Amino acid sequence: MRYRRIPNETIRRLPVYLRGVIHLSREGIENVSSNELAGLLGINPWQIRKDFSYFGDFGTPGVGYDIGGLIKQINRILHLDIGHKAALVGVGNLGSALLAFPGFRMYGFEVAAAFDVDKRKIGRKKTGVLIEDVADLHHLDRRGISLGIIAVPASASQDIADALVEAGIKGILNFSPRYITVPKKVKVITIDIAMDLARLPYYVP
Amino acid sequence: MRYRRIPNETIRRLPVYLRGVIHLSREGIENVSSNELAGLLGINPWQIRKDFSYFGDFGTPGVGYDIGGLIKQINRILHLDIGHKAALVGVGNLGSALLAFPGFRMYGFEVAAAFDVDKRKIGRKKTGVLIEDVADLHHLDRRGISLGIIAVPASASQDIADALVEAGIKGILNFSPRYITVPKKVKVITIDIAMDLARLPYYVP
DNA sequence: GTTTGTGAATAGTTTCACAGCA
DNA sequence: TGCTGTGAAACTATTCACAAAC
Repeated sequence: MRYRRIPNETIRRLPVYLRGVIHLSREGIENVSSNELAGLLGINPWQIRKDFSYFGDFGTPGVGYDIGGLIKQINRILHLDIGHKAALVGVGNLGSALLAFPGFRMYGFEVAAAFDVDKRKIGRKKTGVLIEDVADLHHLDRRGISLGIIAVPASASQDIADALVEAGIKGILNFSPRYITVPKKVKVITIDIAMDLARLPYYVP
Repeated sequence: MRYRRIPNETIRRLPVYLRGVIHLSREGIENVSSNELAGLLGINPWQIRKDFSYFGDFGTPGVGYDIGGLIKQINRILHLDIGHKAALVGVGNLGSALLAFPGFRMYGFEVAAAFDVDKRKIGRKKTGVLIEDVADLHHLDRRGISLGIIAVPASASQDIADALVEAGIKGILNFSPRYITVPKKVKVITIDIAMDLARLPYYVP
């Protein structure tokens, strides 16, 4: 199944696989079968094999997948093999938690800048990152920052998105509960925490 | 299209619709067409009409959808018309942010209890909620709590999930970056913040 | 014997086009 | 005329079964 379009859903699962094999790698394991990985991640083994098959020969029949190779390959596919710098906008409760969040490093991310409107916060440091005035949010591309993280109230999110795009950002992780409009070249992924909780009661009658 | 199975994807979009119409309702608007709602939410108008059509006659041809009715109907479908109490486990950076998070209320949720292992935190209050010892996490059902929110390190998440199930919880919102195993009757929704960021670079070459 | 890789079958979802109602 | 509701078509994704590789 070489040379075929890669399903969006496969891309969505790649970070899950990456997380799983990094975990195994840290435990000193060097090889894993689709069955073992399936048990670890809660995904069907044939789904895993199908997903991996889109990218060429990952595994060895009768043996399984080489974990080191898997980590390298998935990192390359997702463009995580080069480090990415992100700018956080909004250092409230959620923003502060994101600054301290250890999980970004696993995928090679660094929150390299933080912005807020609150004059009392500006100039101070939080988790080693200087908080800058949101009015000075310009030319992030010149600072090597290509991603933006929005953690401001919904009413301000579109303005912040505009500023981030203007500053040369390529992708946005949006935590505000509002749809934001950006040019087509910019990719937005929205995480609305309350919304995910909201569909839980539907499944638990 | 009455009496048909409701697609999972439709359920996933219902909270988005709810958020949108609540927003319109607060602005005093009483009626909306699928086209207007589409523009507000970044979803195709025919997708919206199709989704609503699964639940019976929501709208009026030539006029649009009644916003008050929409709010009531979606709340009923998602079982949000009765309030839900949730227990938060793990009052670290992320957990603290979730305790202060204003977005839960929109969908009728209340974080009614919080648990941690840290003796220094136990007994203190945070955002009005008393922090209890995680060793005392029992019989949450007797306290009217039906949902659990896991915000602990990955290494502890399975134990916490087991304890929550044992305590009678029906659904879990899992913020830890690890797959957790629960009985089939319990629904788990996992939000892995870093994982969502991890697929952003793929789309922005 | 074990496990991958993949075409084919099945299932699920989105898009379209337009009949029918206000 | 404007907008909903929906069957049918198109598209996308998952599951299966098994040949080929180790």
